[in-house]
Amino acid sequence: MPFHKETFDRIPQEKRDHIFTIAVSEFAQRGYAAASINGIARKAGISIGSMYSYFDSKEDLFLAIVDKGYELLERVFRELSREGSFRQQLLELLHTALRYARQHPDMNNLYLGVMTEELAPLSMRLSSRVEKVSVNYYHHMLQAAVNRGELRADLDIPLAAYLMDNNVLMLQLACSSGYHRYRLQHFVGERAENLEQLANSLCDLIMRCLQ
Amino acid sequence: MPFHKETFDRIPQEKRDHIFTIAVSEFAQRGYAAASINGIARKAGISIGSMYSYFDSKEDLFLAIVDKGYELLERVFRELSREGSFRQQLLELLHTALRYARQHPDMNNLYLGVMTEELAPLSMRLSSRVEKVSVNYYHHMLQAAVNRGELRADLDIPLAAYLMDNNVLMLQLACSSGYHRYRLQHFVGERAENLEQLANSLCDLIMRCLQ
Amino acid sequence: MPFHKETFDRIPQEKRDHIFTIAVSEFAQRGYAAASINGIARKAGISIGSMYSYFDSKEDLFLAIVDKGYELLERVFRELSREGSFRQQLLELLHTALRYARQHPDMNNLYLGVMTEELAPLSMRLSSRVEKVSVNYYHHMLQAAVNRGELRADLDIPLAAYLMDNNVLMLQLACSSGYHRYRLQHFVGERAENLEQLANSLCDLIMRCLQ
Amino acid sequence: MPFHKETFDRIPQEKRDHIFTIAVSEFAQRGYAAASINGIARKAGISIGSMYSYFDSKEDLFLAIVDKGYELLERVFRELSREGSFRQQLLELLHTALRYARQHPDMNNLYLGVMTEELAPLSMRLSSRVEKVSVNYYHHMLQAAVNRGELRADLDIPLAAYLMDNNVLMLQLACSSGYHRYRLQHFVGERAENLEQLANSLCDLIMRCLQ
DNA sequence: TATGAATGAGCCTTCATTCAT
DNA sequence: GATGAATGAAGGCTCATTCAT
Repeated sequence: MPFHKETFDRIPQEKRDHIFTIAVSEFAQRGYAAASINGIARKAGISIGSMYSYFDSKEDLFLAIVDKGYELLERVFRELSREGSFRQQLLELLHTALRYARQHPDMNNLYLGVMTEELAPLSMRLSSRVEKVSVNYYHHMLQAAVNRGELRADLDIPLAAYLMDNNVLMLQLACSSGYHRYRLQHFVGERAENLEQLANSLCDLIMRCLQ
Repeated sequence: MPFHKETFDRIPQEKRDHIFTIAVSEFAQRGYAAASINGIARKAGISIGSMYSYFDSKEDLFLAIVDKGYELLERVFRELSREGSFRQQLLELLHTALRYARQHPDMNNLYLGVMTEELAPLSMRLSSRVEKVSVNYYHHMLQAAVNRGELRADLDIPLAAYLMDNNVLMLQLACSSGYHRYRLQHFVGERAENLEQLANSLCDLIMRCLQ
Repeated sequence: MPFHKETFDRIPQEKRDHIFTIAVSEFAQRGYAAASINGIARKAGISIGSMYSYFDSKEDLFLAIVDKGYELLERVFRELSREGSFRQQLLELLHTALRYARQHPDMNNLYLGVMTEELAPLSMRLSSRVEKVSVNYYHHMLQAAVNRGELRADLDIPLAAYLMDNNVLMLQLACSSGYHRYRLQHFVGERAENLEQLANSLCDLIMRCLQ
Repeated sequence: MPFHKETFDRIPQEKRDHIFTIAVSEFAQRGYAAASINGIARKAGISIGSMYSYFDSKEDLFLAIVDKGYELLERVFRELSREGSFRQQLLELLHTALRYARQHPDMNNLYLGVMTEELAPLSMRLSSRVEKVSVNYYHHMLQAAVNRGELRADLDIPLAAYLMDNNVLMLQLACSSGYHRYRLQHFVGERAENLEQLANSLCDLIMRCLQ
């Protein structure tokens, strides 16, 4: 079930983290195909042989780190507050997304690769943990707000969730990805330099759809 | 200025299109790094040498097809109606995006690769033609609607344009990309099977932000 | 017998010379293997097809230009004065060699390639015209000087000729070849900057062996 | 500083020598451009991958073997006797050169390539170790002989060294290189078959310049 | 368990040569 | 005769993976 071998569980946490950090950076910056296991091993200061004693293949190493990223993302979602007004929750979500992207830019960019058709065969080996968690989060958050009368009763909740996530995702990517930052600039000019402020405005705009 | 060599201009249109089709398909499905010029040449039924007499390098071939895709997208944008109510225009935009994605699924998926950090160095060689055209299109469309009183006067036009494009883009990608279709399904379930209908609902939702 | 095809005889002298000049330059600077016929054709402003209508192969083109160089060298030898003292003749030889090397540096460097084992199979297709002419020249010059009593009677003429040619050749190469210039500098320092003066000194030194 | 990778240091001396021998032979016989790493690896009985784990590139492999040749040549120079009459020393030099050329004909021919303009860019990465050693050797040998009164006091030592080396070099090359043997034959006929004897005569001739 | 040398398929690219127009 | 598109063998080099130590 896990993508790493048992040997990997037996090495110090610190070493595990180091390997992951290097691997995330390589995969995120070079892409799956162009990243090299040998290069990751070298940069991580371990031998190729060890690498293959931790992971069966390049594919597994990749899936292991994506999975680890999913775990992290899940935790982030779970730690989001379930209280306060809907607007407050949405604001928290947006700012948390930005904070996550700033703290883990490589991990964030890794998803750009996962979204690619190239990695579709790999993605199929991943559980849809994050999607389930996030969709759930959105649905509950919206439903609760409707119930509280904060949002209109006839709101198309699934679609609203989708719209919200689309915009959160794009803002988050603008933090770490050259292309998405560039795209955002084309739309909002120098306002792209202050993503937190932009998040506030985006919150206002999104709220309108929902009320 | 163009990414192909003059020789490429001199071969029959049909052959050019054939090569492009094959190349788009390979790059879209395998990604830039994993796609191989030799494979493209073989599948296109031409020799490697010919390939290199049309394009200086793998990089140029890639840029040539992305550029061609941009050209197509630009034309699509330019052919969009500038008349009718804002809602009608937004609906047309969404349905046109879906039609484009259905007609050119590989080309559409190619952009997933372009958005990647891996290809940032390549993207820099591309002009931002599409971004400029699309941003312009959105801004004018929104401003005109505000002027006509269809949208509220205090609308944050740049951000609204960004939000609109985000959602159009994601819907469009759900058409062609395995991952994005899958993601959409998580949000809206079986409604993902009728994207046209979903586009209508999305239009309604988006309209609300703006009015 | 000639290394070019009849077609080559039928084009204007000027064009022939142009092709030769470009080819000599390419072969001299890149070496036989690394020089490319396509590149030569392009730089010469003629089509590859024409190139192959003038010469059967890369090998023949190379041999044709080397042969042309031999012809030139032969003419140079034949134009050398047969009169004056031996010292005068040797001086003239040295200075003529320098003049030739300065006027045709690429052609001069071409011989560095011909001397190589790599081109031994090609060299075998060349007549030993130059060797014959030059050896003859040296022998006669020396014999005549011995007969005139300018050089000692027991001189080992063949070996003296060899010694003379060795040194003329090396000085000549120091004119055009980076390596040989550099080697000369190691021996004589900044005197390498005035090869004509050096030739005079070399003449004095050589004379001593012979008298 | 060295042109090989550390991995190369760790394999058995025997294997290292074998690889060098094959590589020297290929480069000497085909020339730098035409020699192929794949071919060398195949003939040496090792994989291409191994070759590239020993040397970073074709260029480095070439430089490594040339450098090794320089090292050998340096040792040869250093082992030459500093005693005996000048004539004896010159004789020893000539015969040592012949012995070296007979023992390492491919290595000897390698220098024909190094002298070429084609390899000028590569040569620049080589130190001028040999040149320095040999020039030093000649200068000291000559100066000492002048001091001892064996050679005339007004001898142009640098130029004399150059003249000596020119002739030693050409004789040495006549041992291993087809072209230079052939050239020598043109000058001295069948005497070219006994290079040792010719060396003796050449010694006599050279001595004359210097006394 | 850790190491890293070894392997070889496969990639991008070049270029001598051919041949239809 | 001139052109230049087409060909494909071959070369330099990379890298996922294996395995002996």
